[in-house]
Amino acid sequence: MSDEGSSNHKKHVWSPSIKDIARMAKVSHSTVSRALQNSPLVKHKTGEKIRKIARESGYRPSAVARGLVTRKTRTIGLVVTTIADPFTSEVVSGIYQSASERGYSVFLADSGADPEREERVVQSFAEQRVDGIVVTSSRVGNLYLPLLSEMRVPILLVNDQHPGAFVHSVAIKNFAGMCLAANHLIELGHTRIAYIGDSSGYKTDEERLGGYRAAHEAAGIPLIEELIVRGDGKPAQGMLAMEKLLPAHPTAVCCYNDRTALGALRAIHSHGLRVPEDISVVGFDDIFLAPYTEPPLTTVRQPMRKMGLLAMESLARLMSGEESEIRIEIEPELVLRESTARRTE
Amino acid sequence: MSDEGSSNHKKHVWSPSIKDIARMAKVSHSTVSRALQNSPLVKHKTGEKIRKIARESGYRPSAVARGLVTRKTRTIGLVVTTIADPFTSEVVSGIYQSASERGYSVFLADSGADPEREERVVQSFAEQRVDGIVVTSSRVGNLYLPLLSEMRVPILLVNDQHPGAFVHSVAIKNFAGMCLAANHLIELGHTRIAYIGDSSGYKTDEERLGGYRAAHEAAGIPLIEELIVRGDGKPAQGMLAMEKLLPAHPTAVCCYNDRTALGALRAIHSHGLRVPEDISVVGFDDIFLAPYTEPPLTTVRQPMRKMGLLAMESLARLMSGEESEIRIEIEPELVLRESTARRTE
DNA sequence: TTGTAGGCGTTATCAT
DNA sequence: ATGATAACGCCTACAA
Repeated sequence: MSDEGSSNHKKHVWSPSIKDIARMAKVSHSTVSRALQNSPLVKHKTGEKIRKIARESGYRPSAVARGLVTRKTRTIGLVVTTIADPFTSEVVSGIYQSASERGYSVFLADSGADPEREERVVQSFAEQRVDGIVVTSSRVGNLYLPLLSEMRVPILLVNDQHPGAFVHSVAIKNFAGMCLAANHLIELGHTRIAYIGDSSGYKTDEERLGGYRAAHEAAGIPLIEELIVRGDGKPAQGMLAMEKLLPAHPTAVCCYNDRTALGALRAIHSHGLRVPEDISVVGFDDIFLAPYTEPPLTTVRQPMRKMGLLAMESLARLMSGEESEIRIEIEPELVLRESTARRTE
Repeated sequence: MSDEGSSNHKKHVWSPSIKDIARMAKVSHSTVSRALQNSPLVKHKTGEKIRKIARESGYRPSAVARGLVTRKTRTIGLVVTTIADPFTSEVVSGIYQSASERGYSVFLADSGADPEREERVVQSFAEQRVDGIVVTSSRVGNLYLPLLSEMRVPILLVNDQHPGAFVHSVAIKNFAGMCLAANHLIELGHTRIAYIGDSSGYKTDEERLGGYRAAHEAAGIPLIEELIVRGDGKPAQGMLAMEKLLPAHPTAVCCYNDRTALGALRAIHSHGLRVPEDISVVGFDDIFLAPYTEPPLTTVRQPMRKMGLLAMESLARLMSGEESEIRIEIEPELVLRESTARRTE
């Protein structure tokens, strides 16, 4: 067969290289390279011809070869504690969209909140030579952040859970957000307001609890310690927590997030109580299901998608050499629906 | 400064290469390469010494350089129509876990069901030289699958929505699943059972509707066309669809998925009707919130995580050269909760 | 057991 | 406007 002469003899997976195209177009590979980048240095006609051949031969530039020489992979690493969480996936969606618009590919890594897996994630990102990293809801910040920083690429944290925040970040104002929630309840006349936190939420939980406390203090309402409990941010624990709370007769409850609220709602209903008539419930996040709970959930909204967009935009700035520290704080917003009401009895 | 001699003079982001280590260890770079791969060809002591130096100098092998020479990137591309969907993100979680265990990195791409973006996704995966691709819930299969196949890497489809399925796949048995749901309702004495489909679900919707129809036929229950409507798989449309359905007085409803059911529940409740006393509801998927709806949702379970695991396992087989066609069909399972009841009136 | 040499597919810097 | 030539960091014969 005379189909030969290619510089690439591999049996199956074959894609033409710049050199193959050069041969077909009877020019040097440098000219091909230039033509493919639409360099003004190549004669228009030659350029057209080369691009035509490239197109017809199904040429695809190799990002890996390019990355090797340019030392920029146009790739980012994205670490999440778990992708199977509506909050996270919404943020990821925003990040991806922005990354894609800027020509970045994104490596996804789901740490499952497991330190050992997180270790591997870092390894792999380092080896892939990503240009930047976004970490959402990191719980173990200081565990691997030193490793990350050793890579010398910009790192941006979204809603970091670790105290002593690390360089660049985009984060919701947790304190203000929970203040909003608690104040709303207080204005409705509630004085026995419970709080269901997230024991794995570290700083985030602390800040939200802080907002809850501050709202009470500002209103001169005494804190009742037995009304402060913790779950793990998931519905099952939210339900359990609410069940433990019931004997203490709260008339309202602030939840760490909507998923916790979901569990709380279930517990309340299964005990034959009504929301909001017997107990008011407020969540945090405003994930997609919030308007569809029974009753629709009043909650503190985080603009998740926008936070993702912002995160990627900031990371892009950092990757293009910007030196200044980025620390964006997002304003939360209380979304009133039907799970809260004036205290009756 | 005499800190020089490195083969890498770049100002900022620097990480030692195999050659730098070779110099420090006073051996050739090939020996270093071998030592780092724990080749038995290198003397134990030399190997130890080299690895120690590598460790201490913070050496990280470059996946991009390695990929260039080996022509294997140990990378897969993962295309989803939208990551912000509990079904998808659960599948993705499974895929990631399995990929990570096998030493693969994963590129995530969210097409947003937009053909133009999907086009870009393919481009980028091709350029990144991924070793394999997983596509979940593709709606526009034939639009870009030819492009994909041109890349000559294995492609695996999870729950493909496109008729005329494409090579390798892992998919739930939609027909059987919806049969399960409809039969359950029929056994409970219902005869006016509605179906809320997904107009963007193509084959999937067709198959599920087929199951619904078959169950009716098998039971000799006439189909009532006005009870068959469509949403788009999201709660808002599910709610609208249910509202349209109400005047036709169904006593039960099969939903395309749980998110649709969520909307349906809302519509039913907001019209002062009760579930399951007035209307029984069954969903599909069994996403995390299904046990926490009001009342807890009876639904057809897809083992999402397992499907992801299976998908990646299959892809791995294909990537390691297996030729046989993979076509895995997953058995659905009806999960009984509290949203269905015997027909009363 | 180790070293030498070549090449993977690009970009980039020289010449011409 | 184009062509040589040399990296980029790694792997892998082939030699020694």
